[in-house]
Amino acid sequence: MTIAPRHLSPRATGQQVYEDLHGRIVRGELRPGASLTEARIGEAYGLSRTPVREVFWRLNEEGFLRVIPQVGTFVAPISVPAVRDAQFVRETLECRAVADAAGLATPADVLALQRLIQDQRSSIADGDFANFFALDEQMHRHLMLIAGHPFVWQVITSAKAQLDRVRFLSLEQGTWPAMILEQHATIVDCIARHDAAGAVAIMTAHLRTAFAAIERIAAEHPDFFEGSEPSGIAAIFRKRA
Amino acid sequence: MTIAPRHLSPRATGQQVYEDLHGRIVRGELRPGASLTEARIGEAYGLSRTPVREVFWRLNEEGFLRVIPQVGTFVAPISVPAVRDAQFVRETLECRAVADAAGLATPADVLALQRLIQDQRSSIADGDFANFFALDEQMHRHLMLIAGHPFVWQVITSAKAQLDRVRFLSLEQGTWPAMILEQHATIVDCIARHDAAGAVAIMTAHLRTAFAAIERIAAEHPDFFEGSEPSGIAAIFRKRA
DNA sequence: TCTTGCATTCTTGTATACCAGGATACTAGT
DNA sequence: ACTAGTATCCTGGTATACAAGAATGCAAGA
Repeated sequence: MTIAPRHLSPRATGQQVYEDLHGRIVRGELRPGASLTEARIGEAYGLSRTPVREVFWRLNEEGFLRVIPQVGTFVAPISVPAVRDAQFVRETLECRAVADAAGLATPADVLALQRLIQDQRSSIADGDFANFFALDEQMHRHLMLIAGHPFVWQVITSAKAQLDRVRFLSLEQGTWPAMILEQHATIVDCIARHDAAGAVAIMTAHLRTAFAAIERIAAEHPDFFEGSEPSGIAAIFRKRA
Repeated sequence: MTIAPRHLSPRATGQQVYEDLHGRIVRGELRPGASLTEARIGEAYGLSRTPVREVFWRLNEEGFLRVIPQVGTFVAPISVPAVRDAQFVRETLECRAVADAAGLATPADVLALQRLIQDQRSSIADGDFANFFALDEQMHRHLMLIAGHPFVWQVITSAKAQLDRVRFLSLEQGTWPAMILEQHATIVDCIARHDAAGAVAIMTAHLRTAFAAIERIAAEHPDFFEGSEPSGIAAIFRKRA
């Protein structure tokens, strides 16, 4: 692999490793139970163990890895209760925020939101889904900004990570963008006419679209979820008993 | 200083350093702008830089430290907007949770809560405030459990850390416990008769007691807060410009 | 006296060497 | 054939050595 010409800036290299591993876990390329060792990953990226170690530790705290001292580091399974609670966090915070935003939004804010909607429409028309998802994120963050709580976004981000892992398993992203755009536009309309209740209703539905199918997804991909996996770290814990 | 006989369990030593530094920052013993170096702290605790480094990184991510590469590590000032948003997070999540709990609580749950209230009353009577605050935390966590969202508590915990830092500056903890206990009891009463709206109202007031005085506290302790500190890391950034 | 340049020193970032403990595979004994 | 014991390997945990950059102090010149 070997990235990092280095010299860019300290800790930038580790950041890149983090983003790469994080993405591979969320996208399911690294399956739960997969074993990662500091030495191997470090070798793959042309780094020593030290910076890789910090990345592992960060992913461990976020619930993506399980570091077992003297044994190994493994990709963590998805915990359904944890995902459920992440949904609770995101839905609760974003819904109250959008209600506040509906009350606080200035004409300039509404204009900015409408511009974001336009950009999203263009992205879909161009088939540039990566950009669309970036704009999606940007819009939700902007709503939090209008509500006057910019720092809350990082809480949402950590919750979202768990949800994205499930969302990716549903694979149905092909047809979703249009619906998401529709919901975004409706939310902005509600905000424009200061309809807090309407905005909350749409936001709730919006945030639940990806979450709704979790039971079905868990049934279809049992090896990704916690509880009686056939292989992976479950085997380790089983042998411990 | 020198703790850690080691051999207890891996990473336990670092955990102790974390808790100690965290406590000293929250309690204000380490003032914003104070300089910490990995080597000095490591020496003080009888550890090498490696485990201390991970502690620094963690405190940095939580907003308690500012690590500036090749320069040093400093205790971060309190950011009023960050505290405000932490309050938003805690209040929003706990209020919805307590409403859910009011609907979901079984007689056994109510009994457990009432027992917690009794324990809190005993602690105050004994003057054991440390135990009281532990029971306070336990009660809030238990409410989240009744609401069916155990994992949300760790989100609250990180938000609470920022709030505790402000709360400590208010110093008025001597007369508070009685009031807090009163509020706790009222919340449990609301839950017992499934009065969600009432529980939310009391919980909101309860959570805002510590937060209410933030403006005054910021005015009384300007050196603890972000924005035009007379000394500390502000001086560094000033020189950069 | 003030400014400018340099060298020293201190910081974190990174790499590497060593330690302790658990998992595994092999071997000896039954 | 199977079980128990043991030796080895592999893991993360820790300590330490080295590198790169920034701040500071001093000295030399104007």
